[in-house]
Formats: sequence, structure tokens, C-alpha cells
Amino acid sequence: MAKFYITTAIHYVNDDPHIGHMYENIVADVIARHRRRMGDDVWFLTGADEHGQKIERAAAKEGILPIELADRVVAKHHELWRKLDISYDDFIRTTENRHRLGVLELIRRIQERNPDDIYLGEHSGWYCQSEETFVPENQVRDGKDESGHPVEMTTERNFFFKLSRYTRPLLEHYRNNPGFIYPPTRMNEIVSFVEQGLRDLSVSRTSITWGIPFPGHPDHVIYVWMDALTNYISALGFGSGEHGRFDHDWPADLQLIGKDIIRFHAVYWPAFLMAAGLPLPKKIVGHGWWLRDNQKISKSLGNVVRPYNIIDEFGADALRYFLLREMVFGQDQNYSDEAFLGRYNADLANDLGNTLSRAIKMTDTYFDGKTPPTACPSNELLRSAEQIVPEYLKAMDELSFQRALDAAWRLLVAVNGYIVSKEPWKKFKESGADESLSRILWNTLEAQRIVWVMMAPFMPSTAREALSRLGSDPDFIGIDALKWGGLPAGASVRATDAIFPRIDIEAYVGAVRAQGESKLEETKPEVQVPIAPPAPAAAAAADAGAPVETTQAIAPGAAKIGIDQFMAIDLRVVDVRAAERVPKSKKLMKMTVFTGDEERTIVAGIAAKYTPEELVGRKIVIVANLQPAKLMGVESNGMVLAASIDGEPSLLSVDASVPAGTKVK
RNA sequence: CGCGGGGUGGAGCAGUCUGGUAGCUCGUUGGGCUCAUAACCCAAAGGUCGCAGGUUCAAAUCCUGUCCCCGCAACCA
Repeated sequence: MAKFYITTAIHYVNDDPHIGHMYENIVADVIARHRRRMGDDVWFLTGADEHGQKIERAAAKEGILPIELADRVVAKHHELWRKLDISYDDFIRTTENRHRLGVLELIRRIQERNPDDIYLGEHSGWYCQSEETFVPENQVRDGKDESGHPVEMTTERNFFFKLSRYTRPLLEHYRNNPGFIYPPTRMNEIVSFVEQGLRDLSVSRTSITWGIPFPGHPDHVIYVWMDALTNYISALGFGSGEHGRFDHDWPADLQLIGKDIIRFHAVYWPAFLMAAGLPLPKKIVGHGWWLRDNQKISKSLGNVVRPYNIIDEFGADALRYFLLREMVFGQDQNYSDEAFLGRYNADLANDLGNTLSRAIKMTDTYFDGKTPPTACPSNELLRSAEQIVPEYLKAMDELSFQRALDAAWRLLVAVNGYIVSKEPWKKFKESGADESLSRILWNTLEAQRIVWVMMAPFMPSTAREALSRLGSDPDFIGIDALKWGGLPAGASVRATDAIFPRIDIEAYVGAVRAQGESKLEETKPEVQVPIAPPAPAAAAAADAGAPVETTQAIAPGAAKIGIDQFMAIDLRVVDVRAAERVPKSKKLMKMTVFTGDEERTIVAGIAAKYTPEELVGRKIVIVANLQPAKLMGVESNGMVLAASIDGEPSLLSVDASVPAGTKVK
């Protein structure tokens, strides 16, 4: 029995899990379940990343301890994974003692084996706060790193890891192990990144306290990535005394992560392991991101059906199926409720569910609720199955879930075609439940049994239910179960309600939309859903909010302000004297306005709607006493007032006769 | 020259690595069937695979150039 150790990224706990987290754990679960039933000795690890500045801040904002925040979010993770039927064997939290011991042991081994690899140094450089990492000079442009995060020149005295020393060994490893990083495009990315040469990595921080203290230097906290990555071995008991699991399971066979954190897993992590003299994981797999439905689609649906609702209303298996069927593994994919509902009806209700119903109903009627007595050793469905199952298995091995499911569906389509061509209902009328009819029905049941065995990793609980309805043992889902002939004769089938009832999409959407009106706030779409760790910018953006979003009705219970508070806002009519777009920006317009006694510059996010020509000469209303702010390097002194419809601004204006500088109230 | 993804019948996508008469799902139209969840089966219409060059006996696929779209990031003060 081959061991198979699979891990997901540990999810950052500064927010509730989203569809991206769900996808990652579902993929890992499908792989784990598949390997298990193929006979592997699987160990499946997931967990939570609880250290770091972002969590420290998020907790501080709520006025609670970081661990309290983590506890709360981790509880939600557990609940979600249970709901989604994620069959993890262990859940690691970076705040656990076993993890701390693992991290310390990793460092100890590096220090023991390569004493020069960790050294105390002073480092000045461009530090990117959102990535919590220093950025090489050649990647900094206009105060931003390659992915556009702001960087600042920072000097820190801290510990360094001699990553530079591992440039060659890493490149060599990539060369010798072409399957190390998957998919191949990611491998190319990483190779070209490492080929530029690696810089030493700062692995401690003095600016943070929420983390694991550096051994011998309690004023330093271990760098979050060195901390976090170690979870994959600390969870196996590495460093905490019980090495049995570690010796058995390490190196990992598959480490599943989002494409955004490939670098940490394919460069830093192997380098740490090399330095400590530990074996490297066999495969790092980076999956794509789920993106939110674009506005067009979400509007047509009222924008309210959320994955959480989906799970509650249609079950985890439907979502599991959808996520794996819809995404080409490795690529980004757009999530939309419309697509979900469409696929649910077309694939699950019409094909999978309905085919099951018709076959079982006939069996129930013609053969008295028992699987037919006569099996059939040679027929067209058998030939289909024997061709399709190997394709399915190959696709599963290649992580091409879309193709694997497609293969299973081809067998299902063959079953429907077979039923129509054999017309069992006609045969029954003509000659009753004879041997010929027995063979026909047995074939349709047997082919479906195989389909459901193929579905087992994807839809574990529904597959059990379906198999038992078919008269098969629900636990019979291993490699042998994929062979033709496994259906027992004379076993009881269960003709009962639809396994995937068809959704009346229009009615559903209507209902959801009606209900949605009252809780728009809760169902506000996320803009984008990267796998952990989420960019802190998202949180910041949420704070800022959109100040003039007024398309919702004003809440009746909204807090009232006093007249003095209102009067504190200095609203003025101004002339727009000049306007130009801020270069390279999408929405920003830089305007020079005349307030009656001076000209000042105002930057506003209205360039998507207005051209400079339309603006010059207009009279508009501004908040004149707003604190200046810099937007893309341009200082703005004030804010223009505009009504906003779905983010599209419509400027407030006054009659041309009103002189500039007139106060508005 | 910020990073990344993509342009394939009405819609959404696969196929591109490993060139060889263009495929899937949904939708549309016509027919069939009645066991089944208004489902299932068959057939048809519909694409010069963004554009232009090049390589080749042969290009959606390889090479070069070019246009466009989207996501991320920086900007809705």
C-alpha cells in the first residue's frame, strides 16, 4: 500500500472562508478520496495560518486578542469543512504547540547543518507590507513591486536565511524533476524567477509580536512564511517528539495551493528543507482562482445566490460537482449562480438523477423491486464502460477533473441511448419480465453503478445514496468496483424521490431576489476571491467604502446627525477651469477648480463617465474643507459631489448664474 | 513596456504542449419515445478558430508581428 500525503495551504484566518478556500479543499478532498479508494494509505492535512501582522491588526480593530479572532474563524472553517464533507485527517493551527516545536526544530536543524545559513544582519530595502516580504531592487518601479503592491524603504536588523546559496540547487532540482511544479506554465514562471538569482531572505521581524519568538532572541518573531510553511511537517509530529507519522508520510506527495503562493512553496519551502537536510515534496500544484460573477450576470440573477446558500439549498455535493466540473484545472474561472443553476439542472437533475429514476422505476415495476436475475457479459454498455473507465482514471491522475467527469457523463449518455434503443417498456408489454428484459435492465443499472462509483470522490454522500438505491453496497467504490459485473442480482432497489430534484430557475431566482432586497448588505458580492492569503488591500478598501453609494433605500433606523455636524461640512459651488485624466489611471480625473478666491486641484473618480471637455466650464459642488489626499501621486483638495448609480457617477450641478464660492447647505 | 489570463458557430467553454477534414454543454428548429425529474433519444441549422505575415504537403495548433477584452494591482477622498 503506497502512502499518499496531501496538503492544502493553511488558510489565513483574518476573514471567513470563501469560495476559493472551498474549492481548494474540495479539490484536495476529491484527490484524497480517490487515492484512498484506489488503495493508497492517504494522509490529508489542512489547517489555519494564524500568525502575522494582518491578523494582529484585524484583531486589534475589533478590540480582541489575535487568538480570539483565530479561534472564532477556525471554528467557522471546521464547520464549513464538515458541511462540505472534507475528509481531512488532521487540521493544523500555527498557534499550536506542536507547530511551534516543529518550527524551532526546523531552524535548529538548519543551524546545525548549515551554520552560516541563518545569520543576523541589517537590511535596508524595499519592503512590501502586503506580501510581508522584501522586494529586490530590480522589481521595484514607482514605489511598487511587480504585482503593484506599494513598497517602502525599510531598515531592519534581523535574521536572514541564505537563500542565495540555493539558486543552483533549486534550478537543478527543477531540471531533474520536471513534474515538481504543476501546471507547467507555473514551472516556467518559477524557473525564470530563480534564474534571475535569489536574494537572502529576511526570516525574522522585530516589528511584530504575534508569532513564534525567534530562538534565543525573544524580541524577534519568526517570519510568517517560514512559520507557515513548516506546518506541513509540524503537523506530522516533526520536532514534537512523535516522529512516526513524519517518517512515514514525509515527503508530501502533493501540495495543493493557489497560484499566487507558488513562489513561497516552490522556492522558499524547498530551500528551507534543503538547508535542514530534509526531503523535498514531490509535487507542488497551483490551482487557479474563482472570480466573482461579472456584474452583467449577477444583475440578471439579482446577485444574491451565494455559495453558502447553494450548500444549504442544494447540498454540498452539488457545489462540489459544479466547482470541479466547471473549472479547467489550473486556470481562473468565473463563478456565477446562473452557471450553477444551469449545470445543476442539465447535469445533475436531467442526466444523473433522471437516468437513475427511470432505470430504478422500471426495475421496481418489472422485477418487483429487485435487481434483475440475469446479468449480461457482453453488450454495448459494457464496451463503453471498458473504454471510458481507463480514460476517467487517466484524467484523475492528471488532475483533469473536468475531463474525468466528462468521461463519466459519456457513459451516462450511452445509458440513456441504450434505454431508448432497447425500449424495455415495449418489451415488457410484449413478453413480460423475460430474460432479455432482465439483461437490458441489468445493463442499465450496472452501467450506472459504475458511473456512481466514478462520482464517489466528487459527490461522496450522494454516491452512497445512489449506489444503495441501485442495490449495490455503498462502500463498494474501490478499484474493483469500476469493473463491469459488480451489481448483485436480486438485490433490493429503492424507487423513491428524485435524488437531484429539478430547480425551477425562474421561480428560484424570483424568490431569492425578493428575499434579497431585505438583506442586500449580507449578500453584497465580493469583488474577487483569491486563495489565501487575501490581500490586505481588500480590507482597507472595505473600510473606505464607497462614500456616495446611495442606490439603496435609506435605512429607517439610520443614525441621525445634528445640524452642527452637517454645518461642519463646507460645501461650495466651484467652476471647473481645467480637467485632464490622471495618466495611467482608469477612473481618476484631475481638475482645477476655482472656489471664488483661489484655484485648487481636485482629483475625482469620474473619468470613466466624463471627458475633460464635458467638465470644463461646468459648475459643480465640492466638499471644500476635506483633508487633502494623494491619489496616484496627485494631491486632491476636496471632493466633488455626485450621485452614484452602480458606481457610475452623475455630477451635481447648479445653475450657471450661481457664482463660484457660493456656500451650499 | 506593472503582473497574469483570454479572443473558437447565439451564450459558456474544450481542443493548442505532442500540427493532419473543428468538438462539448446550453440555446434554436424538426422528428421520435412515453420508463423517467416538462425528462430522454435522433437529426438539422449555425464557426474562413481576433487580424496580418511566416514555416510546412498540411496550422485553431509552431514562429513573428499586431489589435482587442478581462482579472489583479495602484486610484472612486
